Amino acid sequence: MLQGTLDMLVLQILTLGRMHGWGITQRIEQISESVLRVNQGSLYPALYRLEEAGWIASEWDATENNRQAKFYSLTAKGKKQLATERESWERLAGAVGRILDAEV
Amino acid sequence: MLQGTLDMLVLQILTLGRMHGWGITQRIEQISESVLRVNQGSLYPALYRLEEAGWIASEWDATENNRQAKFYSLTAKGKKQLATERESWERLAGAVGRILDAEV
DNA sequence: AGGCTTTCTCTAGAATGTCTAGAGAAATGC
DNA sequence: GCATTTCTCTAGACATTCTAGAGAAAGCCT
Repeated sequence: MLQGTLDMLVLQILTLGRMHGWGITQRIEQISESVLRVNQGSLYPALYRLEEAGWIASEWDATENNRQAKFYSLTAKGKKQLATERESWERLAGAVGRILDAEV
Repeated sequence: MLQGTLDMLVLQILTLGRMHGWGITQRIEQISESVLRVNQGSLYPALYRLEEAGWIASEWDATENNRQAKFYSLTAKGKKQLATERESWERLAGAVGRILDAEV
């Protein structure tokens, strides 16, 4: 995992709709074609952090499999934060790309 | 800074030629158009780490400004490592990009 | 009924890498 | 003689991720 990107990825995934933690990891793994795998010891602290910051909100509900799970959704603040983090990612990833393209 | 990319950036910069630590930070800042700034408290531990791993080698020499500095250069092992890290970066950055493009 | 697998949440502690905030030293210019 | 520039280096704090677990409830199988 690229350190520092997990928060952004979670926020982005939640633009696809309300989702519980386990579902978020599934989605990230699926869309990234198994390149990105979030282990639970990283996910839950991240979710806690994001909720603490007011970027996501949670509520317990039943899943399709009839189990209780905490469903997360993006808040308005979270959307703004996502925009900020996307911009920052573009800037940084772009700069890294320029370095990698650097030639003598 | 994107955590985990510093080693790769340093290795890549050294493909441009032998350089001392301070010069490396200058180059990174210059090529990235000031987007990437390496502070010294990150750089020197990184250089130590890279030399420890055998990816770079160092020797003291005089600079253009007539000062003593430690000049670093890429080793053969370092070139291989750089190739590995570049691949990994492409994979990861690509996957992050796919997530960011994900739509409902 | 009992046991197994799947789905789901959660936590403590270690490991890693970066940042903050310094110190220090030598060369040059004023 | 003093300030600035160039350059190296370190200790300790900090944030995030990883390792390595525990736990619980639903559904399936025998």
